Amino acid sequence: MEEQILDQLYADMEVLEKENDMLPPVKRIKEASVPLLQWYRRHARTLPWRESPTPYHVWVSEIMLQQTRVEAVKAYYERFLAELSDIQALADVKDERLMKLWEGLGYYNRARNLKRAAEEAVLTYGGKLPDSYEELLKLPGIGSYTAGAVASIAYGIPVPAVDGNVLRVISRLLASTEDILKPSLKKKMEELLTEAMPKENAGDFNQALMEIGALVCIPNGQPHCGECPLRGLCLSNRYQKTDSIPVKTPKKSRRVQERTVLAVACGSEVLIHKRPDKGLLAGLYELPNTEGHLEKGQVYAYLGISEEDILVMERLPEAKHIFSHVEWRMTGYYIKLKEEWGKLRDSRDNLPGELVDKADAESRYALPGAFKAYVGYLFH
DNA sequence: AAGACGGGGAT
DNA sequence: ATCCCAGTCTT
Repeated sequence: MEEQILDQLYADMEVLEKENDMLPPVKRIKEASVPLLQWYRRHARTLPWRESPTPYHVWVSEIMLQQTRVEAVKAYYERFLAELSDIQALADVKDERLMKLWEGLGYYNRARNLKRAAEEAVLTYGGKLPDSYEELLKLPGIGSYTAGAVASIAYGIPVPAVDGNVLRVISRLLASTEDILKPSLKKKMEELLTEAMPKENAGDFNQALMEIGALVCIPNGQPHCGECPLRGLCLSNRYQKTDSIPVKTPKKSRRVQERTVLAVACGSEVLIHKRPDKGLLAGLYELPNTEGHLEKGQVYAYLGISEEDILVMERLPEAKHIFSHVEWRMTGYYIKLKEEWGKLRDSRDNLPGELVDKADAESRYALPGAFKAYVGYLFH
């Protein structure tokens, strides 16, 4: 008798599991949205940009959050908003000040595009951000993710915001083995979510997916499936595939470049150089540097000086800086020029950069971290 | 489709 | 040392 009951129970469970397995993706996401939103209401972090989610606030935060961790963004966001509290202020900010506010955050084109978009908002949209996904998408620096995030969070428009978190969470939920680095997969995901997402709570739904990706369905270590509200619906959890999903093709290794960095002082001044406004670290300042590991003689030639112009010259230790796509292996020289030499206009003009007051160099100009190992010799 | 574009924290 | 982050733009 008892055995029969158990058999029936197992049979029922099997049917239920099979039904669960057969659930089409759209329905699976729709079912997941209920416990997901419930979970989000309890676990949403308190974040500065959530206090008053105006379009401007959401926009600035989303740009800063591109490829950047929440913890890193917080302080930058507060300082940025304190100084540039509305779109007009952003449109009016001096480029140099803008870069200083962004210094250390990386991907500096984000800041330039932010200002460009603000100028366009002032010019074309009456000083406000446009209120449709399509119009947002036209602004510089706003791609499908950011347009979706601003549209849904600030305006309540039911469009998805697919970032790395969402790609990972949904891929696991559906046990999809497609490569999430492929643009085509992201597009499919956006179409799927457009159909499956709740039309009423779009902003919360999008944020909930990202939040659960950041806190539970995490990228590197083991996901915390035990505390996941979606574990009953998650096919990767059921088939123990969270180790292999999401699938990502390995990326190419970065190239290595040798460079020589020069810490040049002359009296109370130091030598800095403005980088071109395209390419790596565009528009930021740097210590003069050039490709290759230079000997002393090559350094004189590079600086356009001769040996008798120099008061002190010493070799500095090697240093390394890693960007995402290139690695700099640097060597350096500290050079103190004779003060009287620095007073000659001709000699100053031939330098690869400009001599500026030491105190100014630190407070006014954005000097990226790549030169950290060598700026110390100049300023301290 | 592939590469450029930063910096830092976790493993 | 490697991964990867609330991605976008250019080639």
